Amino acid sequence: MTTEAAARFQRLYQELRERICLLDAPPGTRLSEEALAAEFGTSRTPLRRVLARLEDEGLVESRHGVGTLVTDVDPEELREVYALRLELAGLAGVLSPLPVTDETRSDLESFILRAEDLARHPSPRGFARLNMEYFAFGLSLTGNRALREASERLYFRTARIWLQSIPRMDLAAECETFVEELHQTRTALAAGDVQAAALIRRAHISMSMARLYA
Amino acid sequence: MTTEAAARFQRLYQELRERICLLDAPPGTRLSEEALAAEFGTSRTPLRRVLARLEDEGLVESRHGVGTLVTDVDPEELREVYALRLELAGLAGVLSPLPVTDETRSDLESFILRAEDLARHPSPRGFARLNMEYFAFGLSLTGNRALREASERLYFRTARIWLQSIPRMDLAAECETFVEELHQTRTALAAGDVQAAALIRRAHISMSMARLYA
DNA sequence: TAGGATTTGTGCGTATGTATT
DNA sequence: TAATACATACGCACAAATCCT
Repeated sequence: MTTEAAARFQRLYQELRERICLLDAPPGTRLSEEALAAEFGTSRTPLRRVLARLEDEGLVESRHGVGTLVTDVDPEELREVYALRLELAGLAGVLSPLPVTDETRSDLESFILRAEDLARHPSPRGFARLNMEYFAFGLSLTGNRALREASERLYFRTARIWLQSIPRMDLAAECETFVEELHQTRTALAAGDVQAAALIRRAHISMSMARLYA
Repeated sequence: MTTEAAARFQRLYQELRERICLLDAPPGTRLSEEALAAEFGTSRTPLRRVLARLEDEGLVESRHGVGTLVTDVDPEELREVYALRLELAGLAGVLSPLPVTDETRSDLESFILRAEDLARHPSPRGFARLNMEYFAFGLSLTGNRALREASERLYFRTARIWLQSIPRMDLAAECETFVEELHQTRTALAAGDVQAAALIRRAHISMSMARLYA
């Protein structure tokens, strides 16, 4: 693909992925090629390429004569993905941690401000979005691209589970826990210790998984 | 996708992936949509979907007006992929090892026979193909699908490097080492110890990487 | 059971970009 | 520099599959 087509592809891909993960398009939703093509002002062809990628990643399933449906997350799949994400999170501090810069710490500070604000006014969607952005921030601490790609793939594969489960959980407590994770991470990064930051992340993924199953 | 289209997709995808990894289509080769469509008896449309997936996986790069070219493996990328593969290999014995069955051991025995035969009559292509099949066998020992998919993706991403490097290496020694790995693995699986098998695999990936850089 | 409405899959002509002469 | 050849990207029309009446 060349720059122009690639740029549009990325736009549409990230847009649809976000809709799926933020439950704007919950499992079972039909993503109509024609409707989306009209919405984005293209023909079906470029859009089909985006849907094909989402299908390769397990986020949608296209059925001839039926439609392209957002998939549900199988409980066993969720277990497996989380188990692997846990390990990859730990590896982020080991394989090729990047040096912590002032910009890194500055980015984290703004995450902390936003998280504290969120804790004062909790909202499921606000949490989900902030968490997604913070996930991207976490990836930026690792220099190993293969690890980043694999982690990202796994994250988006099951990210929507959290928003699906939050009604059965304690939203305020989740926000508080998130703020605590950020504070702990600040301490780690202040010391330039990416490995510690990775272990903190790993611990919180583990605990988050446990709460999800409660 | 539905069964029929999906089956053809898998056929074409695996065929092209194998051509790339066995250097039937070495880096820089142009994979012409029209030529391949004619060869496989389809139109360009289904074929383009296959090429799109190969592009997503980093095996080819499509450039508007130029063609779809088999990518080269960047040395830094190789390092990163190998580093991650090493860790994932170890995880295979930890996350969800499957019970070792008689069939498992029987499969391994036939790999041993083929490897010993290969050691008597070494051939780069024969080694590469056997290694590819044995890789798939290794995946079958793990129940975690996410781990299997991630490992497979990484393996094929850089698999062609070995055939590109073998002229500068000692083919006979590589075959001998491979036979030894299989023998060690037989001992581990005889005891039903998948974790030991995974560690053996990990060790040999590590050593293989070291020889590759020599 | 049959038929029509709707959806994704396929094939092909055209637009657009690139390299070469 | 311009023109030509040829590649992928795109859009549309039609085929095939599914669902509902």
